[in-house]
Amino acid sequence: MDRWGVARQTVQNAIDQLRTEGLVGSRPGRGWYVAERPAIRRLARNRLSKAERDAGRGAFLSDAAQGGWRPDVSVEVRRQPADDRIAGILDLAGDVAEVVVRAREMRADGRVVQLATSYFPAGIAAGTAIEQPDTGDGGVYERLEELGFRLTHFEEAVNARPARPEEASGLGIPAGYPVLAVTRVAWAGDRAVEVNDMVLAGDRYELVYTLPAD
Amino acid sequence: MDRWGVARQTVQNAIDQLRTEGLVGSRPGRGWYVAERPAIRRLARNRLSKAERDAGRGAFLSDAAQGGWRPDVSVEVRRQPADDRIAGILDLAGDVAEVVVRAREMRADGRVVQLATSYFPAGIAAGTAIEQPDTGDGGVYERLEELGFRLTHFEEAVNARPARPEEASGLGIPAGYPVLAVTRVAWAGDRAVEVNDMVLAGDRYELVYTLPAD
DNA sequence: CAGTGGTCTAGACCACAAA
DNA sequence: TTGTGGTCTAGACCACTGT
Repeated sequence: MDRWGVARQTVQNAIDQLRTEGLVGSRPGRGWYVAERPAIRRLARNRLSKAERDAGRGAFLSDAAQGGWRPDVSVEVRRQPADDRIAGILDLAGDVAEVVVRAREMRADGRVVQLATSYFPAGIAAGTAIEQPDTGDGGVYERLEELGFRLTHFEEAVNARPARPEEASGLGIPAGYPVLAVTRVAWAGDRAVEVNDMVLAGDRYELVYTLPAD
Repeated sequence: MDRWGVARQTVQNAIDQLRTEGLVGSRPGRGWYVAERPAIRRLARNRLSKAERDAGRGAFLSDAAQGGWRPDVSVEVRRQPADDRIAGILDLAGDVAEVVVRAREMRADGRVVQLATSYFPAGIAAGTAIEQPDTGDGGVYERLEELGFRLTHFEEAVNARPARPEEASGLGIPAGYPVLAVTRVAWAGDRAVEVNDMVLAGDRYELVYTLPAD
């Protein structure tokens, strides 16, 4: 205010802009400070290979072991009617198309860093280990293979969008701050067996994909 | 103001929040309106395969042909000393490590939708077609192959972050609005031959990766 | 010209933190 | 207690739009 000869609200608005750009943060009563660039976690996407899955632990847990932070996952499993989008991807017909839903919240040292919601056709997953909170070694993909669905490939669609208010409070970022939204579809031949919607705190993550040149 | 019994500034702040979340837009003198969800362009990433490259046109132009919009690319080529990050990735030694830079701005029907800046070691690209604005059929990757660099794979690192002010005005989005930042590294064996930094308007794009299951 | 969005000021109140 | 950040109000001016 002194330096530029402007009103308090004007400074406040300026700082609010910097906040939405992720450049400053503040704590009431303390002050405002230049934001620290959070450590970026690189998530290699070749972790979906069968060899890696056979190693046992899920991707999140091996990341934790490597990164030296304390992982913590809470799971909620339920059944519900599939909405249009999910029904479309999983190619479910009929008006009572039901899906098994696994909603997970992943925390690193107590902070929520990732939300993931998986959908499976109830015809495949109902009554199996997939409906258990703990799905055991290799996770749901191994369980799908045991059920006779030989996974052939995954498709991941990535986009960046502003965090919705619920997501923002969950992930501990300002509302509207960028998140990575990833939709993964697991395929067994030409049959889609899982849709996984993931939301990751934007610049705290980096997804790394390796693509063959030929 | 009438409905909630609040001051004008309060409404303004509320609307500003919605704007940063991409939900509303406004034009001075006209009013504010619910933002239309822009059509999402799906960018399949298998387009980097040799077979696709042999087809001739660059990825951006074939997207345009498929999507029915008018493509428009402006290119600026220059040489400059490599900064630490680029030198690190390209494994350039010495204090005079120079790179050839291709800075491109891609427009769809006149609107900037993507910014891309490529870096090549000057030792490889200087004096070649890579320094020409138009690199010819198959683009820079074909030129690299002709120079004896057999491309083996690409690595793409994706993250989401707030748009920097220059990027925001370039891409026609509010400052701080999410962008997808993709860094692609092209490898010929164990040698990195190109670094390409791309910035895409966040929720206008969806990057699709296909991953093998084994 | 009136109505709109955008921005600024000055003053006020609250919650929180540190001395 | 004092200083901080966060938020709100009331009033003002400007630029732009459409009648």
